[in-house]
Amino acid sequence: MSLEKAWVQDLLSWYEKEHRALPWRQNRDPYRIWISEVMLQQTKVETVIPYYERFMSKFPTLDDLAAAPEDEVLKAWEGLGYYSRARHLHAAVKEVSARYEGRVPDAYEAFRALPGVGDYTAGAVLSIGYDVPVPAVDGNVLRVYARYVGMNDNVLSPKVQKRVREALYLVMPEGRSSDFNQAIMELGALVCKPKSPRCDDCPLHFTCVAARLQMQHELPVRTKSVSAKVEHLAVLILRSEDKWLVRKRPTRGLLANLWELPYVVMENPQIDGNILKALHQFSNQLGASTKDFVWVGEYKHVFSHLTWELKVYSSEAEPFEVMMPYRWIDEKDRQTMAFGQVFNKILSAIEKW
DNA sequence: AAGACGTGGGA
DNA sequence: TTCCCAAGTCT
Repeated sequence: MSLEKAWVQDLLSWYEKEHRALPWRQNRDPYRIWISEVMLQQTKVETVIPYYERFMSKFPTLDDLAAAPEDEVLKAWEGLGYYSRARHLHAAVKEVSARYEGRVPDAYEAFRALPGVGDYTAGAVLSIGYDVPVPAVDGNVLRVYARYVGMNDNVLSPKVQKRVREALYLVMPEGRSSDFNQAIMELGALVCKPKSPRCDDCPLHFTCVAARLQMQHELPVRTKSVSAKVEHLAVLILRSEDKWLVRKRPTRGLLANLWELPYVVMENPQIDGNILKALHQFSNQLGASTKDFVWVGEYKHVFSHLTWELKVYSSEAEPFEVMMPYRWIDEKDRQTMAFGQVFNKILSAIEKW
């Protein structure tokens, strides 16, 4: 025990003294822990308590719950929200009742595989119920961790969450994973709060990077990824002899000055008759002759990641005169293309046509 | 990976 | 009052 880091001892001592007496902390029955953890997903402790009390007196053991009809389980859940939690829990409990003789499995893989059991719930139930040495990383833990070590990575990122799990696994005190996990969560709930952290009352105050740097209000970083902007583009693919029609992009901004296939941005995600007509007219203005091939492609533009699909083609264009900044290119000019990879794919697809 | 899933509490 | 949003799992 003396081998543990001092801050782990401070944390554990704080938890022993300050933790709340909650209904699911009366004993370590893994079934009771499990129910509490599922109810606590996205739900505040004060909201959960009355539901938990009622639920446990209605379904005192795992086999009681497994034997109940789903309607009754949902009825007991009524008002708690996220009802798939209840349905998954019921299904999982029935599986445990049937396959594991009503005993909650203590093997991580087995328990994690049950419906409704994700990384957090698996860690929480197994560590709290059985002292299995596995971290339980919820929003509280991410916040405490990010502040304590001064981590400014986005904690919403699954990759970052994985790193946190791994880091915590390495510092878990032997045989104390239950108290350790609960202590961090309790600290997050009572002291290291999102809005007004009580740093003066924190057992980790003197070794906390955020406190030292007065960064507790800036951490954790939780940047929602801007929902990817999607553009649907109708692309004109015009070939005359061995040459392809391209145009020059604007001199500023994304892929400035590069050459690209001419396109129009569509209102709707699909090429319709109007777009076809416009593109056809466009190719006429560009003077495509009847022996030229005109394809219409569809780009889907997500951020700067481009996917495409070849939709239709026609070869009914009329003669024309090419105007700048349009230009016909052949094979050797391709290095100037924007979205060159996509262009190459289009060409090879058309060759195979 | 991004949105759906419920409700309650805070801005 | 209305709007915004939390931070687990599934799809």
